[in-house]
Amino acid sequence: MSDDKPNSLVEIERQVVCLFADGVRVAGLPKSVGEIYGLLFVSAEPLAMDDLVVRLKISKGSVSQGLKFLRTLGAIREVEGPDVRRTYYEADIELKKLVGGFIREQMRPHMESGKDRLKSLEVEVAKEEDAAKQAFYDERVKKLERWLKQAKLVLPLIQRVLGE
Amino acid sequence: MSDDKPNSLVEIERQVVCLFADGVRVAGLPKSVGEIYGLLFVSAEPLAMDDLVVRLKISKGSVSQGLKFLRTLGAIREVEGPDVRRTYYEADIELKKLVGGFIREQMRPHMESGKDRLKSLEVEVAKEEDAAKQAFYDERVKKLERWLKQAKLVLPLIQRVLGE
DNA sequence: CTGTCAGTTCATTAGAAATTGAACGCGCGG
DNA sequence: CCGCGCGTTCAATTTCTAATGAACTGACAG
Repeated sequence: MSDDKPNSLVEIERQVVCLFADGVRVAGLPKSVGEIYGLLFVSAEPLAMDDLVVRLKISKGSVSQGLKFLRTLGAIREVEGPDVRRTYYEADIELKKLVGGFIREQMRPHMESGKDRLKSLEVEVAKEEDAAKQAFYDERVKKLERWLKQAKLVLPLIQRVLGE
Repeated sequence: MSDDKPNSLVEIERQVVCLFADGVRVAGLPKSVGEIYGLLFVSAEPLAMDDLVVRLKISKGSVSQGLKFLRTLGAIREVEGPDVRRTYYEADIELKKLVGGFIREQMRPHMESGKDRLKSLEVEVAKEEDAAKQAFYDERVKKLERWLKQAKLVLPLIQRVLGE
């Protein structure tokens, strides 16, 4: 069992971790989250927090927060492991799960608040005295509402396509 | 012409600018880019760089860079304006144009580089000596390749739906 | 040719976001 | 009841990105 868990990454692991670290940045997430998911993704055996701390060389705090986030997304699963006192994790490798979680946790909330802000905008537009300006503003706000509708239409569609 | 161009924002403008400033952050873009697009979006008349600098109170440099970015996305249009020596801009308010530009300029490049990195991963997997490990790694790399395919499938679909 | 003005570039600075690490809570075994 | 070890939290710190502003380019008018 000497090299069962080397406390640094082998080349394949390094590359995958790096791939995910870069990947998540597109979605505006911290590198550490990508690294954690990446290592879980290439690991055949489930890993505990301590494994991640040691092998990725990032702090306990970051790993704890990263795991919390990945759990809320549904991107990882808690599983049993050799040491009963620890919590082990493995990656859920269904793309739809990841994307679905991201949409649910990160995008929906923004869209909900967007709806409220549009309401507030409508109120503001109603106050406009100059009729020409009001017409213009009104048109633009309507456009924004249409955008929001389209977004609401697209998101479930994405999930359906990924669902196969 | 006293209030034709007040050099600070009226409430409606303030709200829309703020809405876009927050909105673009979801896509990982700088606030200034959102502010610029937002102000162009609520302005009935085209604006020149100087208008944006004064009314948004951000530096000439930021505005110049922001406009450059929005131009490459195809989110704004150069148009004629009162002063022939200046370049005026107006917002292109087609959602598909924005999303399309974003996909083309920001997402495609990442996916292309991702393809190369997967190639490199395959090479690395081929070197693995332990047959069981190799099989596992191979499976995971295949999974990543499937993800990439699905992404390639989804992006054009989004554009089609927004195209109406 | 010269001065002016619109716009760009880029080194520096300011500010935001991620990471750290020490303190804490909790559950369990002795 | 105490001590130990896993996991969480959060203030302090570091890191990194975006904004600034001075220097520059290029077009044009006189």
